[in-house]
Amino acid sequence: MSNRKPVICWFRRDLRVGDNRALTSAADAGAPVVAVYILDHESDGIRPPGGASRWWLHQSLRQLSETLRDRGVQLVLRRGRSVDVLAALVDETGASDIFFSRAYEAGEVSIEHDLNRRLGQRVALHRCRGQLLFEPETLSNASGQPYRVFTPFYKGAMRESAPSEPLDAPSKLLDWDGQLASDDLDAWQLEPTGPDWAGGLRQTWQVGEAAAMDRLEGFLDAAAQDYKTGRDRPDQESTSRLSPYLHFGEISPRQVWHASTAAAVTSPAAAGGIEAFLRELIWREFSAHLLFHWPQLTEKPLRPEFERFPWREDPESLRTWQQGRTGYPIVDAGMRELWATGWMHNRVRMIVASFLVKDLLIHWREGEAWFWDTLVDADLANNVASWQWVAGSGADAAPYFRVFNPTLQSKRYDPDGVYARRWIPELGHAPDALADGPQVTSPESAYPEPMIDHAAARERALAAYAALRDT
DNA sequence: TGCCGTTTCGG
DNA sequence: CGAAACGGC
Repeated sequence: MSNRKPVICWFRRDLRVGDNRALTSAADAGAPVVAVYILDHESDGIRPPGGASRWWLHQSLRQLSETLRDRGVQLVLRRGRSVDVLAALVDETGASDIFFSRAYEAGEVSIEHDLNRRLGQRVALHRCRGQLLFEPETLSNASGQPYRVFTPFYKGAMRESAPSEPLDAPSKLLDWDGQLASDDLDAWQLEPTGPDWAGGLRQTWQVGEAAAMDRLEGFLDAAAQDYKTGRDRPDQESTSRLSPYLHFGEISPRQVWHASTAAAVTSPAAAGGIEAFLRELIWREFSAHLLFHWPQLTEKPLRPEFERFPWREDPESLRTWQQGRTGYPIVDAGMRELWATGWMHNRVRMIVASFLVKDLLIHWREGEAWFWDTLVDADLANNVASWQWVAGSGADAAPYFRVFNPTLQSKRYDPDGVYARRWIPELGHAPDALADGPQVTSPESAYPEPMIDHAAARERALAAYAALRDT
C-alpha cells in the first residue's frame, strides 16, 4: 500500500473529520490520503481574514492537525495560490485525485474553475458538498430566478427533501509514507504578533470540532427550550454561539440540522424554540444564496437608489463607535463585547449597526469592515447581507425608516442592565443607570455623555431617506 | 427582527 | 386616563 499513489484531501472551510464528504470520499478511495490546508491570500478576489478570524483559524488548524495525527495522517500546511500549491503537491506525490468541499464566494469559485483548467486533465477532481444545506443553483422562485426575499426562500427550502444523515468520521485513513514539506503553523503568524489582544478570545472560546459538538448538544439540552424569546436577550445565555464553528466548518449545517430535529422529537417542549433556531440556520443559507447570485453585494447596494445616499465621512465618530464610547450603554456594551470576545449577541448587532448607519449616517461598509476584522465568526455572506439588511439597501431589507432606539431596546431586552454593566464597568452598580437611558450616568463617571441626541439623529436619518426617495 | 404621535376603547 | 390599535415614516 505504501507505494500506491495517494489522493489529496484539500481542507478549506471544512475543518472537521465528522460529516466531511471530501474526507470520507478520499478515505473510501482506498488509497493513502495526503491532507493539506492552504493559506491563500493571493488568489484574485480573496478577502484575507481579519484579526479575530486569523486567531480562530490558528487554533482550529492546530486542533485539526492533532485530530488527523491521531488517525495517522499529517496535515500539510502550505501557503500561496491554491492552484499553484495543489499543482505542486500533485507533482510531488503523483496523486491521482483531489477531494475538496465546494465553496461559494466569488474568489473561491474562481479558484475552483482555475483548478479545473489547470489540473482537470491530470487528476480527478471531486467537488463535494457540505458547507450549505441547499445548493444556490437548485433553489429558485416561481419565475425561475434566484430568491431575493427571505420568506419565500425559507418556504422553498422547507419544500426540499430533508438534508440527508450526517456521515461519521472515516474509521480508517491510510497514511502516505512519502515526505512532504509543511509550513510551521506558528510561522504563519495568525495569532497576534504585537500586543496580545487575544486573552478575551482564549477565555471565551473552545475552538474545534469536539467543542462545537459539545456546544450544540448543550444548547439543545437547555437553552433551545427558551430560544424563541430568549434569543433576544443579551443578558442571558440563550443563543447557540455556533456561528464561528459553522463558518470554519468545525461543524456542518447538516449535523446541526439533524441533532436539532432529533431533539425536537425527543422534547416537544423545545420544538418551537428549535424551529426558530433552524430558521436562523436558513438565514445563513439565504445570505450565501444572495452572495452567490449577486457577488457585487460586497460593495454595492442591491437597491440602486442607495448609491446616492448621503453617507457622511466621519472618521472620529467611526472610531468612537468602534471603541464603544458612544455614550449609549447598549451600543457600547456590544462594541466592547465584540472587542473582548470576538463575538456579539445578534440583537445587539442590529442595535449597533442601526446606530452606525442611521444615527451617525456612516456607510455600512465601514461597519462591515470593522466586523470583518473583529468577529471570530466573520463570514463574507452573512456579514454583507446583514449589513445591507440593516442599512435598508438590500433586496429584502429592513425598511430604512426602521430606526432602533438604543434606550428603548435596552429597556426591552436588557431590562436590569446586566449586559451593559458586564461590559461597561464604569457604570458601576447604580440601579437604573441603564434602564433609564444614557443621561443618568453620574457626573464623576468616566463613562461618556451621548455622542449624539438620538431623537435628532433619527429625524436627520429619516430626512436623508426621504430626500433619496423624492429625487 | 421599529418608533412615535394620534386615535380609539373600556373601566 | 391608561392601554391598545393604527398609520406614517
